[in-house]
Amino acid sequence: MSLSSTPRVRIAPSPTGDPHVGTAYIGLINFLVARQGGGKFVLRIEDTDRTRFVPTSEQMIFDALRWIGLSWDEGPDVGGPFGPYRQSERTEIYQKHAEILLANGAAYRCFCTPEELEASRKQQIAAKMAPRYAGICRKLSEATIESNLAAGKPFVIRMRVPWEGSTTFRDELRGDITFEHTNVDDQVLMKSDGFPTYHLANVVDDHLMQITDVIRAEEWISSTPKHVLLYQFFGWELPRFWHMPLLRNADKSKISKRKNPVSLVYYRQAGFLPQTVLNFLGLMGGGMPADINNSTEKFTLEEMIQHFSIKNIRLGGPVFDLTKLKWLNGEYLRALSPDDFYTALRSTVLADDYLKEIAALIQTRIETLGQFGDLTGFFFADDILPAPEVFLPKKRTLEETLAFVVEQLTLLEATDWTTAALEPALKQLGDSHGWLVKENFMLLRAILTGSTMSPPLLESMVVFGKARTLDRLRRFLDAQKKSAGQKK
RNA sequence: GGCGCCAUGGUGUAACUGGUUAACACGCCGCCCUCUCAAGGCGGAGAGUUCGGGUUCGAUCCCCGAUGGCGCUACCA
Repeated sequence: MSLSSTPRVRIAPSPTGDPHVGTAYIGLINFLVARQGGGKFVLRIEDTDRTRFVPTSEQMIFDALRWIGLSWDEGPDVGGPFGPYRQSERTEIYQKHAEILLANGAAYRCFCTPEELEASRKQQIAAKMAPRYAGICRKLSEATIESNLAAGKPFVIRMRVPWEGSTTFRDELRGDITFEHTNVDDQVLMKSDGFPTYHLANVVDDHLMQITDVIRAEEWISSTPKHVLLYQFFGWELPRFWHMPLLRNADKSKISKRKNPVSLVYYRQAGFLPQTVLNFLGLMGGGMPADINNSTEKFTLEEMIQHFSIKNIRLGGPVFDLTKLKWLNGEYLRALSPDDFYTALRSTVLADDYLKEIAALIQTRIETLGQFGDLTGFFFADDILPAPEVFLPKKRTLEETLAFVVEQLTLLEATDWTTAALEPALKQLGDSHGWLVKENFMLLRAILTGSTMSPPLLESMVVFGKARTLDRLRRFLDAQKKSAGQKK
């Protein structure tokens, strides 16, 4: 493999939930680099964490990336010469490579239990030391290892980071970055369940898949020395590293679902056009030349391929500003022909499937068809903000109510979006907090629909969708926070 | 706490790899258009480039330090 050859780049999302805007952002940059260099864009699914695995997630990721217009040359669903592209199907490969490391002493088996590790970590923190693996299993005798193995003791495989020295690597956007080895932990490479961690899988796959440029988010900088060390252990050539700035919430923290809609499903369902999202992402961090960026700020994927330059990326973390996103979307919407605009409506917020599901909810509650809008308005609205008279239960204070909404939100985020899952979860939450089912459900109803009368709550939530429902709750809380701030 | 990264109006970006009254867009304010609201047009407020040193004839741009923000610090990615 030669790094001067045409680029092979990849994105490697984890199927742990909804497709993330951050994935789309990094995907876009990788896509552009691949297209510009006449190279290949690879999609690899990093499903090595079975505790966070969400079965429906992978398909949602495919759909979302295709929706915004990014397509990949190689991936689990389209195949390619370096498959499989799903890490869970490559476990023997990682196993084999872990053994190579074991054999040449670059890695070792660690029999420490999670409890022991936790205790050691606490101790180190108390002693104001940087928490890192204490190294107990670093030099177990061959005999001890054999007997532990024979006894069937579970173990992980850790990389042996040299005690001394440092590792320097080049970040193509920042220059050389150095980490002292005293600050690099003996990272776990293989978990006790036989799956690799990101660090091992990522390095092995990037090498085997002949990735030339690793373009990923900035949060990976601190673990890059581990990756570089692994490449050296294997005697492999390093790819180039490009660390992109992290998308931010309005308060500049790393973008998160708690503070911002982060699911591409949300953006689709809320009625953003794919070209808007793509264009907006292209604005993040710059990269487009001044004459284009400065004059219109509006450009297509094709124009990005034409003019974008990854070397011009700004390193400050850009705030993902919904206000500007909406403006941009408005621009695209207005530019549509009346026919296309109508088609856009009919394929999203007025889609047949959606209308059908809604119709089913109100048929028993309707007297004339003309009342349809009265009964279902909240399904088609974006800004629903009930007044306290509507959402506040009679015997509750504003404070305890809002605190309970936070609990509801946290619960809902973690609950499967079916009535069968939602009902017991919500009821249990209410029970444990001393909230009557009536109060509990009415509160949610008010926030979701803006009214105390509505089609059945749970069914409505399911039809409205998880992403949009959660967004409505978050916006409600934000609005309440703001109005509380104004009163002070 | 330790380590690392970053730093231009409220937000996103621009300013030929040192020379500009620091530009554009979003947002905000006002005016025009108009049956309303948008859209559209016109205009305005808002940063002397986080701060302090240095290099230079000259720093947004180069160097050092401080401060601040962010990230990482898992058998998560």
